[in-house]
Amino acid sequence: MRPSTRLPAPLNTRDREILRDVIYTFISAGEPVSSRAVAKQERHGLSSASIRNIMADLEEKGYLRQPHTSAGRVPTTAGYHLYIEALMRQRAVPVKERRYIDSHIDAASDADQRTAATSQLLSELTHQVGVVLIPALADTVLKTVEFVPVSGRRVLCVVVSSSGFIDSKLVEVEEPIGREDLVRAGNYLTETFGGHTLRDIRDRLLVAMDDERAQVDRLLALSIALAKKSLTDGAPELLMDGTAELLTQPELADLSRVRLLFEAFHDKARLVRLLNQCLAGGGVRAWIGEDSELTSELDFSLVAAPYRAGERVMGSLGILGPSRMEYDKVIPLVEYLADTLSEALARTFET
Amino acid sequence: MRPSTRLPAPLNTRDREILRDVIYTFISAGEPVSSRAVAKQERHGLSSASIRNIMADLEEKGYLRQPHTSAGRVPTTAGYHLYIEALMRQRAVPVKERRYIDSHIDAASDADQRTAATSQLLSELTHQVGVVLIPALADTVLKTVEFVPVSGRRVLCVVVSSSGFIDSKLVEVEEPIGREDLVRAGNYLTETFGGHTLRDIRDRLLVAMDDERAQVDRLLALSIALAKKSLTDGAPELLMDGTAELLTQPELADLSRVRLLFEAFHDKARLVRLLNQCLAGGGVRAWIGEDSELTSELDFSLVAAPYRAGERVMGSLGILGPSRMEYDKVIPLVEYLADTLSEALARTFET
DNA sequence: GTCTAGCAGTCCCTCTCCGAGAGTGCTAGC
DNA sequence: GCTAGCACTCTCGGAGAGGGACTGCTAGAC
Repeated sequence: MRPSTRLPAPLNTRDREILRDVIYTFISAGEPVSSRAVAKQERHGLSSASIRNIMADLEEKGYLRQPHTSAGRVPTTAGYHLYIEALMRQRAVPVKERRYIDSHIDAASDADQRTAATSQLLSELTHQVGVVLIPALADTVLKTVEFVPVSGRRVLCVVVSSSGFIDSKLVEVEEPIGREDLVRAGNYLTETFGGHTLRDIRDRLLVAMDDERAQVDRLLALSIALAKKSLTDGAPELLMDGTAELLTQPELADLSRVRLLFEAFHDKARLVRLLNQCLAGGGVRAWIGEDSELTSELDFSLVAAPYRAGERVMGSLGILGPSRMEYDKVIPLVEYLADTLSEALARTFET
Repeated sequence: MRPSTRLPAPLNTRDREILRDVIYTFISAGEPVSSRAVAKQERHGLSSASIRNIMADLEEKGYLRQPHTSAGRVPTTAGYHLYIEALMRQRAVPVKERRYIDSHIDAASDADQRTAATSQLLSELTHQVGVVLIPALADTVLKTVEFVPVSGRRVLCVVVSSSGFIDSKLVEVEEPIGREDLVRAGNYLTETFGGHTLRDIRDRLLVAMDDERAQVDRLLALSIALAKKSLTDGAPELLMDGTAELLTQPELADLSRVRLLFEAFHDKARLVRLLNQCLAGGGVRAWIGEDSELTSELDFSLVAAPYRAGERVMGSLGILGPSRMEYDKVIPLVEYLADTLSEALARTFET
């Protein structure tokens, strides 16, 4: 979780408590934390002068820094990571929020609606940007494929993945095909290739085309031709909600930062790359400040986790906001949403 | 095109030319136009003092105003309307842009892709926000409806409208239905109701349910039940592209305006209402500044036009940006895109 | 040794002031 | 009817001063 190569300097209990207080206070208040502010909490029974000494040590060790000489302290990336890993107390998602989440995700009937709801929930509950990475259709497992004649040479191809993603596409064929042939072609493809990813299927199709039978069996040839046209893979899709929410954050007080932010969003490729990195790891992961190109420019953080459909990892989801975010709430929330979405996707075709 | 009730004061040719120059210069440069700037163009052979007199007249008549005493002049809403109606010279969409537009819209195979492309093109070519209002499914004309069994009690319902909009929805039925019954139900509905809007169909279904035959004919009852579940109407959809583009506009120099802007976008209902007003009228229409609630807060303008599929008006499309926009380019562009999209939608099922 | 009171020093932020610049309206004269 | 010239107004940006918030350091208390 902590890409920094520097070894963290050891801290005694008191130092850790002070560090936790400083970071917690900074996250709540949004302003550099002064020694006096920490002393006033009276939890440690120390004067501001003593706190000052400790804070100077913590700065030396790389966990805090000063925006300018006569200012309070602010966490560094290393500070945040230590806070997340060892100092903060996670706050479980409240029952009320959980119910809200469950009801919204259950109300959706297919995977597209579910992922859309997830992205909205992420943004709504954190007041930050919610992101959900949806796998390219090519990486989903085929459940059904169906061809429907629409008019003359137009055929509608409907692909349903086993996790509930539905994609339809109008294709144009060389000559009109009868409804029954289309149904048979759909059945053939569903039976032959159901349970495989579209990527696999594409590879197998190449083999099937060379098959001797394909030269003689009209239906087989037709099926292959249709599949070739319709099972092309798209790019992975990125849902993003709540970009407007961010404007209420005080860290975006000046316009040049807002511009930077929107440029960062425009370049979705970078965000997709980060979210892809997330697929490999197990649980929630946080990129803070300098950890990544995307987050460093703006002093932002990305907290993300992978979600599954059954055993298969599908994509990842998370939130993007200022580094100063309530990690103690946000991390459990991202975790909960990843679990809830995973379960919903696994359940899609139960009935 | 001009909702103002005030009678426009009559202007002689020279006044109109000066007004046109002032507005044109303001649109290009973005700063209040001084008498000296107009005089320097030497088109009128007048000194800045004379121009000053004329500009003072134009202000009195309500076409120009001064941001403050010692500043140049800026157009009023009335000024812009006069400019659009009578003063500016429209600049036809360049052949290169037209080719670009045609190729992008032709590349899309269904109506959703076409409207999405249109919205992107609007934003890309004007560097402002492109909007496309897509009719509620209920207002589209049914071409085909098809039911596909997916698993157990889940049935996928695919509706294709005659203009090429495709909507699919997973519905859960009480007990598993055989594939053949589903196909027959789809055929029955397509044959009975094809050519009608979904809104009509819903009304007719109510009648059909009371039909005596429905009590005996199993297939008929099944069709009606399926249709009831799947032909529910959604809300009209609003596509919006290029909100980030706007941040590059100098009129959004201060953050409070940016916030207002994003709040305005958030409240899509208002925008939908304006775009709906556009459906009735024939061609391009412009709302400027105080013309509407939406545009007045921010000193923005909306330039929009309806688009059709065949004879039927489908929705509207346009661009949203600062009142200071290049109407001479933008209006022909919106017109061209409305025509191009209309033609494409009419052509969808030609083959 | 550890902690703290007190103090000097640093830096930021805000307010005010002032001058430069741009543009206007008005007047007198061509 | 047009224009040169002038006084006036308003904005904008920079300089400078004062106040406030912290810190680091030192010397002394426990």
